[in-house]
Amino acid sequence: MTQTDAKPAASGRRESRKMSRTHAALLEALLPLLEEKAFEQITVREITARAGVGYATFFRRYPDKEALLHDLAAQEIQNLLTMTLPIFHTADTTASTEALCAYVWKHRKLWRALLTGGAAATLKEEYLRLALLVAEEQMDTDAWLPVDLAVRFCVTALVETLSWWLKHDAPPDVHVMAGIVNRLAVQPVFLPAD
Amino acid sequence: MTQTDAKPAASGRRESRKMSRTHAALLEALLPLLEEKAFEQITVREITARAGVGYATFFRRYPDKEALLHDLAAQEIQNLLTMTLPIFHTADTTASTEALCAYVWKHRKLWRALLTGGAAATLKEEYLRLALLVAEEQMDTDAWLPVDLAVRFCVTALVETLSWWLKHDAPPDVHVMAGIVNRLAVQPVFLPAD
Amino acid sequence: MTQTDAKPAASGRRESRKMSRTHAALLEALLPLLEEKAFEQITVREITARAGVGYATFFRRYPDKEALLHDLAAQEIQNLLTMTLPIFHTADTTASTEALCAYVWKHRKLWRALLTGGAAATLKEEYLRLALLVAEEQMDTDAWLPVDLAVRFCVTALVETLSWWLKHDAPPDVHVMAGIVNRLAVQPVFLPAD
Amino acid sequence: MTQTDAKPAASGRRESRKMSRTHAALLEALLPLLEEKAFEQITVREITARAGVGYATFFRRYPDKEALLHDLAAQEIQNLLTMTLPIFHTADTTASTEALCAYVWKHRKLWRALLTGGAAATLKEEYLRLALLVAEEQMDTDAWLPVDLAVRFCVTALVETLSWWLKHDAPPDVHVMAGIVNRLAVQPVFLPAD
DNA sequence: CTCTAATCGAGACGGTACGTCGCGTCTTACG
DNA sequence: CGTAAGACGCGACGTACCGTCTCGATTAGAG
Repeated sequence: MTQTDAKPAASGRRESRKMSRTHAALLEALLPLLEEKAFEQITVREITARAGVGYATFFRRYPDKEALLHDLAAQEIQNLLTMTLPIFHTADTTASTEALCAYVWKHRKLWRALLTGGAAATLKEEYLRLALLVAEEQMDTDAWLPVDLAVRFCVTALVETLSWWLKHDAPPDVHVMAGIVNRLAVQPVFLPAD
Repeated sequence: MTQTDAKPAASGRRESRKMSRTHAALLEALLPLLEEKAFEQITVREITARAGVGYATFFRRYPDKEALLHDLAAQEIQNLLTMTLPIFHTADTTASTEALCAYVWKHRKLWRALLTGGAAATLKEEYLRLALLVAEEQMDTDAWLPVDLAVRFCVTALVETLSWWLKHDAPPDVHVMAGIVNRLAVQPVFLPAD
Repeated sequence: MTQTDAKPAASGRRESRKMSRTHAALLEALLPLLEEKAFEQITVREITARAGVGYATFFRRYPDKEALLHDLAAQEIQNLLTMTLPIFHTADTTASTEALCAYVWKHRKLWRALLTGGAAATLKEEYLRLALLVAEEQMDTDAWLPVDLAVRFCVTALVETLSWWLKHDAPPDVHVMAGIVNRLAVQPVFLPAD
Repeated sequence: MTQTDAKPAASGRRESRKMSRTHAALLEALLPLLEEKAFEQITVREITARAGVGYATFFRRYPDKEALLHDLAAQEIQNLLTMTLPIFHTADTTASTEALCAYVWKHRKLWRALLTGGAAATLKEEYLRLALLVAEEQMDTDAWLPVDLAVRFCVTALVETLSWWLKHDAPPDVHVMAGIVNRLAVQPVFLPAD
């Protein structure tokens, strides 16, 4: 899942203790920065400085600034996705939606950073990628709504709704929000054809 | 609407012929570039070269690359918005949605560039800004769905749906698409409270 | 002498009243600026703004910023040179030197600007040019000291000494200074060969 | 003396091999350019191109084009000054002056560039700075000639005379030139008060 | 006293160099 | 001998100024 597993494996080397420390430090350094400013405004130097890591070291772990964000996004999305999936397997979408909202609310500091800091695009992209993988085999392809558009709509609506929620000064509580999410992002794709 | 009307008026000077030529050239130079690559990859030098305009001249007109895009977006959005507005004033949303889709389809080359080239975010932002202005005075604030979220949802869903459409290899025809847009982006906000 | 006489004559037109006003305004605008900062730091826009003259108008009179300075220098040098020349025609160099110093002291505000503001190089160059013209026909070419070097030395020493004088916080009076100038800049070239 | 010693010492880091190579390359690239054109006409890009060094790297080392010239001047002046100083410590100024001229003649290619390329002003300034430091403690302050003016005169006359020499098509030989320098630049300041 | 043409102010423009910034590579010193 | 520190090449940015240009508004001189 994470870059960590892939890269050093290719170079034929297990992740040493020092390496994983660096790895973790970089991921953890990114989050507080995302709360301060947009991802594009963050420089690699800032990340490495805050992580207490050499500048060049960054590029030994990740080819890019984007790769780090992608790595961060992938981790968190995986968690969220396991909350989202049951929505489509149960008749009662309400319960699932509520679980999803509760989870996001619980980690709202993290998700606020991810959804409101310029990381949103990357995160949504990762979400989409994974959601499409699951959806392709599980959904009806003859419906009035093409599968890929359905997924794209759900994800977009979900991300938008949640980011509105987390940005809001006086956010509605989890239950109310789950109702809204259900009506806006989930129900529309389940409407009958006519 | 455009920078042309606003800026020189403020400085108390009419836009000369030369100025508006430059102005138009910059706007028109951006479009073909947006079809080739993402907005962030486009350099100011490319824009000015293609516009047949001096590099420094760009910054006399716009403080930023972003400002040019914003200007371009503002123009086109205004046109689209006049198509979108009637949706909310008529009982028959279908007809309005169809008109909207027809319009986009007619200018699909332009809109493809705007919606799929990295300009999408700016364009959506401008759309939102204008839509919020109109919505605040016209919509019911006591509904189950807060006005700003409703607008944000509609705009997002609309942009996402349309960009899917224009990206698609074998796009559905206008009528079908209008139906989808109606169900996904318009109807959900009009659902009764319970 | 001045650009004024030359340029418009070439275009076959007398200098109109308006033109000479502009001309004078530019020259007079340069001086206070030279007191504030080095000539290279002064922009054409500053000069024209202070002269109350259009930017482009500057280039209708002078091809260059340098040409204006050259013009200013030429005027003032001509005056100074008529004071300097007698030095070499009389046995008593002291009296002439004293007259020279007195003249400079009288216009010290002007000369301070010319000699300490970055205009010094141009002014010296102009001085040299004119001095060489006079010297070539009047001096002995068989002396131990080549004529052009002699002139160059005199001018340089004179300019340097005077500029030291005018920069100085507690400048010596005219009489003392004339003595110094005489010893440093004048006498050395009149030393016998052995 | 050079930037090399000062800057990195301040940041607590020795100058690496790469750094000093860059440093030397820049200094050596400037010289041939100074022979071709005036310093002001030389662009930083030309310097870096000829030095085989990245454009931005220049500014990592020097804040300015001027700073590089200053650095170059400081190095060479130090050498020359050690030749010039003995003049004032010996009764026989002739011998010292001759040594000075011989030294300059030996490195005439370098000095021609420094004295005739627009670098002269900077070089003279550096010369003055160092000469004043030495002079203040060694010369008689009660003389008819203020110390600072004496130094300024000597340096100016020396620079002017030497630059005339090196520019000259058929330059006098070292011995003759030393005589001239002695009479023009050195003896005048040693004249008795009356 | 009016009409016409030169000249002016204003300032946009193409161009060139500047100095800054950030990325991703590459070297070097140190543990 | 491998890892952290950071210098470097690259290239885009936005700024400043130059000298040219276009364009009304002004004004001077001929009729």
